[in-house]
Amino acid sequence: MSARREEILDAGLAIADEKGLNAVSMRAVAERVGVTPMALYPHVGSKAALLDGMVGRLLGELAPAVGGEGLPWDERMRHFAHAARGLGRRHPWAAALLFARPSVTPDGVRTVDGVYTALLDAGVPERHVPRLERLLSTFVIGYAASEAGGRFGPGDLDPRARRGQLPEGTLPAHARLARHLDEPVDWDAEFEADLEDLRGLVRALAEDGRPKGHGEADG
Amino acid sequence: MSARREEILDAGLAIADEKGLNAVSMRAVAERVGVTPMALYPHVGSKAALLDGMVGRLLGELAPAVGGEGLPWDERMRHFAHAARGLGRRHPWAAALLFARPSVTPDGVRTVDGVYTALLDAGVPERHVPRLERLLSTFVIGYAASEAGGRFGPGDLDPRARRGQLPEGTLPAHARLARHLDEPVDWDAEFEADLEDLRGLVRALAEDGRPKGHGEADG
DNA sequence: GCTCATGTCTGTACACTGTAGATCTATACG
DNA sequence: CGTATAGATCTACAGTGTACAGACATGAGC
Repeated sequence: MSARREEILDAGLAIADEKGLNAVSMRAVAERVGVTPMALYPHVGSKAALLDGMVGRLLGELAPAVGGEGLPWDERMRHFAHAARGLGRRHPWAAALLFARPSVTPDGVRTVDGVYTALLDAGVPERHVPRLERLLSTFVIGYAASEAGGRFGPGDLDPRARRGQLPEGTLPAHARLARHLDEPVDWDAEFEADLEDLRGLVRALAEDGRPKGHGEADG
Repeated sequence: MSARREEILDAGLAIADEKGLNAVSMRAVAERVGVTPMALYPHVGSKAALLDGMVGRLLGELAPAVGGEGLPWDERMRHFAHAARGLGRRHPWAAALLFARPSVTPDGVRTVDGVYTALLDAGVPERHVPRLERLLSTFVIGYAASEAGGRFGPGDLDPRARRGQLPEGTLPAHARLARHLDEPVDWDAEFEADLEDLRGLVRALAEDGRPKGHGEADG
């Protein structure tokens, strides 16, 4: 609506990208817009609403990714997943916020509709579709949040030292997997492999829907 | 180590459970311990470190859940998942924090070791085990975070109103699924169904490892 | 006994935070 | 002209994390 509001959201996004989410204060945003802090309130309501608005903007970027009418369902799903992860990488502060509110904005529901469509095209029974969409986006957002937040990061200890904290023999599986655990992880490849596994999960659910033989999709 | 430190973590946990994570300020914790805020610093280092310590405590609760030597691998996995979700319900503030740091504490690695063991017992090839553990816990933590944070909550609009925001026909999949979308969701059942699907995912990966026929596990 | 180091705690202070409330200003409409 | 309205402002409050300097008790070595 108001141009001022858009300007404020822009400023908030810019600050978050440059200096992190903690640097997004009403004062900092106001200064960037060239205005006093209290002048923001008629436009965004509160700080929480400002953050919501910023997330809404990002979801807008995501919506086009699930389009692509011509592509098969699994390609569309992949595009969506990669778009979401890329978004988390470009805006590391955003991933955490996505868990905090339902994606209720127009852009959010549009994106969800794209995922629903992909799953329906895959042949997933209708009653499983909303659940499966939540499963998939929970994982994708979680992956992005883990990368952005540091859960997938190295931590303060390398893997060997981590195991050393506990007495010998308490971590049998770690010992058996040591070879794989000491290798650095290729997170792009891991994400791709995860998506492949999830594709299998979707396929299995689709098969369940048509008990015998191959039915064709729509009419 | 120090008893004071434990006392401080207890106070932080108590405040977080009673009044939310935002109520956990150095001043509030200090008051509860009966001390001035600055007295906390020699024990916990900083506020961030205090929160880390609190999360570490919770992971301790989680470790026993993946034990149970006699149970089959999928039962152990279910126990772990339910324990994690339960933890997120009892301490809604914690879920968000879990994405922020690698689970590097002794309790954390012990829990992970339990999951590794379950996956190995399932017959998952060794090189897939660490990745699969991350996939599963990303989903489980994400589910807990979504419940706790409000992503799965109703939001400000009911489903029908949400669809009404956009012009007719822009949400074809929503229209087709309207019947299922308007029903309230049973989150316990949803979680259970998700776990069942993920069990299938693990099984598929295990089958991949033994190309033909059934090999028996190990000796 | 003494001194000295160490670890814990206190009080004060600084630079921030979100936002309530009252007030000013510029524009638009009659 | 007067007046309504929306936007911006200034001031103020109660809260935040924590840097810094100093106080106190404890125990070790002489």
